[in-house]
Amino acid sequence: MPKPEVDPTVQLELSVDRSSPVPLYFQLSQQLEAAIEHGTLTPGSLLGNEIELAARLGLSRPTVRQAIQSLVDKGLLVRRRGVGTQVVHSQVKRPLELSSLYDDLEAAGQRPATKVLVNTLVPASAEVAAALGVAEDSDVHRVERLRLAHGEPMAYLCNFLPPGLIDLDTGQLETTGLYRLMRAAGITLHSARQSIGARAATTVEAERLAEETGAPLLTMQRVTFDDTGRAVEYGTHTYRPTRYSFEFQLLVRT
Amino acid sequence: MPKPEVDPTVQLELSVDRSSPVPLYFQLSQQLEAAIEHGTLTPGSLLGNEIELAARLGLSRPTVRQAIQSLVDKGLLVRRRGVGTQVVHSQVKRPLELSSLYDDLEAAGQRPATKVLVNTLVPASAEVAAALGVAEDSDVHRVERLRLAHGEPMAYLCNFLPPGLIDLDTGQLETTGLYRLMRAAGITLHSARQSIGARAATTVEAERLAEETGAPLLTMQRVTFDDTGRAVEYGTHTYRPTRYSFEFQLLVRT
DNA sequence: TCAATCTGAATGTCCGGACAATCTGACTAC
DNA sequence: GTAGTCAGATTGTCCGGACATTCAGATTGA
Repeated sequence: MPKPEVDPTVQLELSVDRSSPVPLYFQLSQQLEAAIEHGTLTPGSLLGNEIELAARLGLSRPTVRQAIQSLVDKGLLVRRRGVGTQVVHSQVKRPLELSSLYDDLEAAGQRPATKVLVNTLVPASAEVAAALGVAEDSDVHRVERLRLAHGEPMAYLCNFLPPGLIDLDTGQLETTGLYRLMRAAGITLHSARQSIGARAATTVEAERLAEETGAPLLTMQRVTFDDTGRAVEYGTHTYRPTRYSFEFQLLVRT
Repeated sequence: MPKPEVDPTVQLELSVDRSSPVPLYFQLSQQLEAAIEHGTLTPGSLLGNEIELAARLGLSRPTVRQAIQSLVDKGLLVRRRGVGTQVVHSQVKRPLELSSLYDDLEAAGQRPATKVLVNTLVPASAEVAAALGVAEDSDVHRVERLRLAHGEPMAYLCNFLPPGLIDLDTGQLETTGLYRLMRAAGITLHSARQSIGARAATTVEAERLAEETGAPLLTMQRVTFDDTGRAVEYGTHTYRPTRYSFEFQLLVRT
């Protein structure tokens, strides 16, 4: 049996700027996160007890606790009563944010391209009306886009938005993601309900994505809500599974 | 334009039991959550200010804040400085937990059944060794299961576990989920890295799931870590997309 | 030698207060 | 009537302290 790794407490250079408008707990948590990211705080190492840490920084214990807690919530740290706080070993990257395909592709270094197929107002079908919480047959935006990477079609995106929220400019839609446009329009995205499945491609779908009829497709439906609870977007997407899969990290709810 | 809904502050009957070992903030947050679930606190209604609430309950403001904060983290409440705290409109259910298929099915009222096909020790392949962080060709548990609902095959689950963590009893595997067994064995699940995709069924896969060769399958791979960062499970699952899809709610990271 | 017990250390919970930042709505001035 | 200003309300941040709970390791006893 391997000896139980007793990692040492790490002495870290930390400091806070009291004249800054940035909250003290936030300054501290960012420095700690950077140290973890950077490898200064190695996985398994203890953080040193809160009281001593507070004294060293000239902060109160609640403030230090708030900083630590935010990192615990992110899954970067683990607290053990009677033991201490230590850095988690595993390679936690990001606990699944409400991301856009465009941003994901851009972050992955693939230069994404978008072709807007449709950008118009249509009467809401029963399905769309139910998802967005608007009256049936009332006007909604309908946007159909083809997302390409390296010139190859990767996904077909069909989105519906309630009217009056945002001006949908076709030019802008081709150069950035829908979520970025919505945020820029002052909409605070809050939560989303997603459903991921698979099915065989119809002839029309196959043609759009340069696949064959009957080929497996990855499908995703999503309703997004802002912080007042309004549904602000409903989307039906199909992806080519050979080109795309959903990857994410998730934490256990405590 | 509909008038901007100004929802009233709700007067709620709340109480805490100081003799209980349950933390006060937790008692409060549970009562609030129940009231939201139950509909006593309607979406959009204000919660009443923290100071008055604290006074009414005989608690301090930090304790009340801690209770409220936990519900904000769950996405049930939204705070606005200068305004107050109000209940989110949207139907937030659960922010995607690390769930097991077995529990999901049971919660959905489908009486799940499991058929254990394989339960043995095998030398780790390169892929498995990398995922679990063990030496190649070292012994690992291999469990293959068929998950049925209403007598119909729904998913084929292949899992690998490092040795020494848990006794895998075939009988137990048939009556409950793997995650429940692991938790019962004292393993604290912490996070997981998942990948969801789709592909066409091979002949062998098709036969197992009563599908046809080439039929679309939903696939999921997952590595689960405990709170020390050890990989405790690696799984490769295939689902029948006509019978199963991944549904979850997610919150924007703040 | 092994098991039960004790002790120190660390986090968990809770209190009461203080001041700052921000939003809403009403008031005022033009 | 409209725009700017001001005051009140409410959450955000921070402090310092107190005691409870839990864990790991050392001590003690059989």
